[in-house]
Amino acid sequence: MKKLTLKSVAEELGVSTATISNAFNKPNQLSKAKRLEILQRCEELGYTGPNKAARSLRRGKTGIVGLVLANSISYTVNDAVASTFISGVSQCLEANGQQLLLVSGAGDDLNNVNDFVDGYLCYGSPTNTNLIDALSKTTKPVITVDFNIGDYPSVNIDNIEACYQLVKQTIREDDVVAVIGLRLIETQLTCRIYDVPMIDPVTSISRRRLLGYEKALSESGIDFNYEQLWSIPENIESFAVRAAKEVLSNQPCPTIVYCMSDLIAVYFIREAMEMGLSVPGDIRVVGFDGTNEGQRFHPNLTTVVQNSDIKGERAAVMLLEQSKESQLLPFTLHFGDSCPRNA
Amino acid sequence: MKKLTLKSVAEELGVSTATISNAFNKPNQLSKAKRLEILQRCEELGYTGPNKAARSLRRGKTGIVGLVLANSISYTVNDAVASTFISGVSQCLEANGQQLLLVSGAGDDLNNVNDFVDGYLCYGSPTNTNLIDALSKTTKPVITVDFNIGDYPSVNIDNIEACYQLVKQTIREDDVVAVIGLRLIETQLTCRIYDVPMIDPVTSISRRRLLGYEKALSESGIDFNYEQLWSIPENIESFAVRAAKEVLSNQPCPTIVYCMSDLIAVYFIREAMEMGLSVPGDIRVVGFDGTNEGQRFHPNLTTVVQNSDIKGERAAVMLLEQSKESQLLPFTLHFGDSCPRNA
DNA sequence: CTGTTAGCGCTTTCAG
DNA sequence: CTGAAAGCGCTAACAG
Repeated sequence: MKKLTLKSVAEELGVSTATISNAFNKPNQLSKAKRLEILQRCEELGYTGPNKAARSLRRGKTGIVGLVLANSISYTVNDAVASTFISGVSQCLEANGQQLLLVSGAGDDLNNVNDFVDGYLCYGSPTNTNLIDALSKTTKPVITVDFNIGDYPSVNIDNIEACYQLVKQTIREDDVVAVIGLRLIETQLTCRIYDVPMIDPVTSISRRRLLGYEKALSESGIDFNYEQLWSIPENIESFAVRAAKEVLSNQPCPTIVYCMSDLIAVYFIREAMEMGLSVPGDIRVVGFDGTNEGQRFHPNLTTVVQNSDIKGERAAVMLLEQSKESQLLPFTLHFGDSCPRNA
Repeated sequence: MKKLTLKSVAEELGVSTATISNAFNKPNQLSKAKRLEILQRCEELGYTGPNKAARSLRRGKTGIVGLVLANSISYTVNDAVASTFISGVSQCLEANGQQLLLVSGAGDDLNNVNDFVDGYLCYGSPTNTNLIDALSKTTKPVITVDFNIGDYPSVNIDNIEACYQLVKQTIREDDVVAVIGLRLIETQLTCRIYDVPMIDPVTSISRRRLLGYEKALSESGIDFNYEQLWSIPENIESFAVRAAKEVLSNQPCPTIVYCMSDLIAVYFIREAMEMGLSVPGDIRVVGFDGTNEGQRFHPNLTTVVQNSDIKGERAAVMLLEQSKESQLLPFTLHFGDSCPRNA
């Protein structure tokens, strides 16, 4: 069987290539009868339409959106919050016939993807900062989420305000506070943060969350210093458990712990319970994200619900509509059994 | 600034286009000195190398792998097992400089992706059966996972054997059994399965699991019939909870429940506990998959650990190596607190 | 409404 | 080792 191309099919049917092209792409450029006949015969031949790769070379559009992640793909898809975000993105893209290409945030550059995508969504600051550079230089449209690059439009929630309110509504006068942060500094270690400089709040969502906690704590007259602050590099079991153990073995033991993710909170509670502590009786635990698992968990988590799916959908819509306006999305606080709300 | 193409850059540097192309693609076609000089000057100009889309048109390779999912992308990325699979796939692809394009299993055809990918991984039978058709017709290589299409090589675990062993090692003589299946029939309902025909075992992983349960139950002299069999259409909370409630309100109440996913098991336990039943005291619960959450959960689950990440990696390797040999991967049984192992 | 032609940006002969 | 030229498969512009 001969290779099926626009040209070969045109020959076969005895019409010009443009006519076939129009039959598929511009219905009103030829008679309905002729068009249907052509489509009919193409189907018989097994020709499913113009080659999309060739078309994209000519048109300059591929119908593919690149989603640049903060971390590797393998890490990201296992993160509940990121998955929910991807979910929202894909819903919008599927509805608009666009394809989704996942791009690792650990890669060196965008060379292998840049010519295949119409634009980028960038979810969180890529661990390989070369990518930030590459994204600032690309001629394709870019929407950032949870952080900013230059003047590209972005989607965010107000992390400072969320954390501020969270503390305000949960803190008690005599609390001993601990905070477990996520990627507050550039390291692969689970540790407290003493003298090293933290990542800039513009880039770091965690840093903004910390600012929110601190503001509320200081307003509430609580003494909080960096002896009570831990940071883990990735939102996974091993790091979370290690941090939990450190926090729980610290003297004086905290009475309330603010975790920068629900997953951290879940592991913290598990560790606390294994030590015979009761939650919220002995120690109250607060999460962040509003994941499904946090609500399935027992006790279910007090947390910030940030609707990552809507975030994803918004970002995708912005990209497709070429919107230039950044968006600040609402969040809600959920008070579960892991930490009651103040009266 | 002029548009940067191979041609324009060649003009600028006063050499032929082939030379630039060779500098990037075929180092030994020109002197090292010249090559370095060219690359150097290209970098100054901001030319990052030949356009990949154009190259792919010429070469017939894009460096993109299409991962066709069983369901929509938005559903799939939120499923722990599928995410782990994707994780394994992406690890292999990242290591080999290949890109990952996610393809919904709910789409009508592959027309919008086929010309952009070098081959397909297909994870589970797509809900839109048109895709099975499209996959059987494509000229690109295809690897299927957890099911089969024609003679394409596939990756599987032995679901029948896994479930057989699981039952053998957990069942007791006087047990009343219930099974909660996942997509045993083509419907959007949570229901028992009476007269309707179930999906073919070749296509349906769940069907094979059921065969394994049944074999062991009958060997153990347990009376099991389809009054004790439920099926839910998707692995999500709403369906799982509904099935759990139905099972728990059934008379006689089962003493052991085999769930075809860990997620179903987790929700089942939650419902059971809310009704004041103890697990495993009043009712034993068995999952399937070996998800992290199942192990974080309290009581942690007795389940089949199927190492989805390795599955993904294997499948990706097979695609890249153009292997024609199907693989059957090992599984392990994990006995947690939700259902003890027989003595 | 239909056909011809140039060219999207590149790689690959093949001749020098 | 270098350069000229063909062509991957398509679409847009324009002529008829």
